[in-house]
Amino acid sequence: MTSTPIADLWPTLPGADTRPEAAYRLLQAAVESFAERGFHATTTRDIATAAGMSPAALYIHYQSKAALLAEISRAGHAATLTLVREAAAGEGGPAERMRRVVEQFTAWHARARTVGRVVNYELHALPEDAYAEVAALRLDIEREVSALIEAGVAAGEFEVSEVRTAARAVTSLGIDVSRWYTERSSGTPEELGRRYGELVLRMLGARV
Amino acid sequence: MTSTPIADLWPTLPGADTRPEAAYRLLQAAVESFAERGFHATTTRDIATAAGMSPAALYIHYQSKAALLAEISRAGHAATLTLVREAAAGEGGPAERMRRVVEQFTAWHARARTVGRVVNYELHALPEDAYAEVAALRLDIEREVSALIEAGVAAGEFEVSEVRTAARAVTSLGIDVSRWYTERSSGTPEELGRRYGELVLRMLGARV
DNA sequence: GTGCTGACTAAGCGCTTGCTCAGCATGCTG
DNA sequence: CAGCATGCTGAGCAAGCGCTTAGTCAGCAC
Repeated sequence: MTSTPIADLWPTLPGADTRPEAAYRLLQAAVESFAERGFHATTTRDIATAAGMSPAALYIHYQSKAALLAEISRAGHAATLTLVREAAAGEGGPAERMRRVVEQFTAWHARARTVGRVVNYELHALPEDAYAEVAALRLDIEREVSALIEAGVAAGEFEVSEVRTAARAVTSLGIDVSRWYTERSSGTPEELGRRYGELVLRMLGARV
Repeated sequence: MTSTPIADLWPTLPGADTRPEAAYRLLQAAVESFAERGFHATTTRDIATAAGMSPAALYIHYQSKAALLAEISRAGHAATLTLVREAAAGEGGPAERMRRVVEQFTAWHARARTVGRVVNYELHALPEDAYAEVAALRLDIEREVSALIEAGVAAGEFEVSEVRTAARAVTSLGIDVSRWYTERSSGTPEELGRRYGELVLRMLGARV
């Protein structure tokens, strides 16, 4: 089973098609390294070597090690928000749409777990301005889920005592997948998505 | 709202009563620093300064920076396992006991979120031998939850299609609390525990 | 008092870090 | 062909890292 997380990520980067291939290789190496060892334990030599270059080459394509992280984080969050928005905006009632959101959100965090780890667990290493951008995107994702739960409650499809906590639980379940999921985990990302979709609907008291 | 997470942790350390107070201050400072900045971004000077000592003093009480992390992780995991075991072993049927486990597990991860962050998100920085110990404890925790779900299914109190995935979801929800919970979060740790207990019982299809 | 111990510090060692820069090969342009 | 921009490297700098060392000092036994 091969996973190609950054291939999905790359097109969302500004000027993706005009960038030299080396910049992509560096990004890929950075994602892998940051995910495995964490931002601070990763050296610029690690990244450059993994991309088949000398450390100096990194600074031709990116301003700094932190800029690389910022780019990964921005693109990863943007991709996730798009995924959630599209799944939530499709046809069907709130329950059906929520199922789709959880399936996609969960599967993405399993499939793109390397990107997911960087996106979710290296926030503290971001420069301040990049953090602000990314925090806004995270809030948007949570709001999208909250809105969907509220719609479900209004339509009488969900029964929830506290929307905020429920929304936290839903996103939390998906995010944490990127922490524990490995290639050796039983079930494909899509299977896990379906199971989690089922669990979440029950959690929300869906009458379906 | 003040939280004293390490105070709970300290007694579980070997030779806790004979250890000098300085060792406790260093541990406390290390937990705070590791939780806030991560293991690799924390310097021995950070820890020592926060404990009101010079960097060299650290090495009188602990063999290395990594040894400090190992002690925190070991003690934190041991405390969590004890908490789960006691909650699961109490009186009542599987559903009642599961509610108690989730309430306690969740509340602990909210209350002791600094310790929780180190315990759950700094595993990769552990020396190999400490990692092996800690991994065994994590497996025990997961097994405890799985066994409780199986008991519930056998007793006809739960309805679950896949025990492993359900157990993952239950522990996952609790663990992730230490990532997002802050002092500013709405609701006390105990309130959150109660809400999560409710959500999990529904997720497991509890007929109560 | 004397001798000893254990907690601690100031200074700093050896090494690694993020990052820079002069220079080189390549290929495009006039 | 020259001239020049582009992508990259080898060498290396300043800063900061984990950890060690030599030595200080309060407290206790005798």
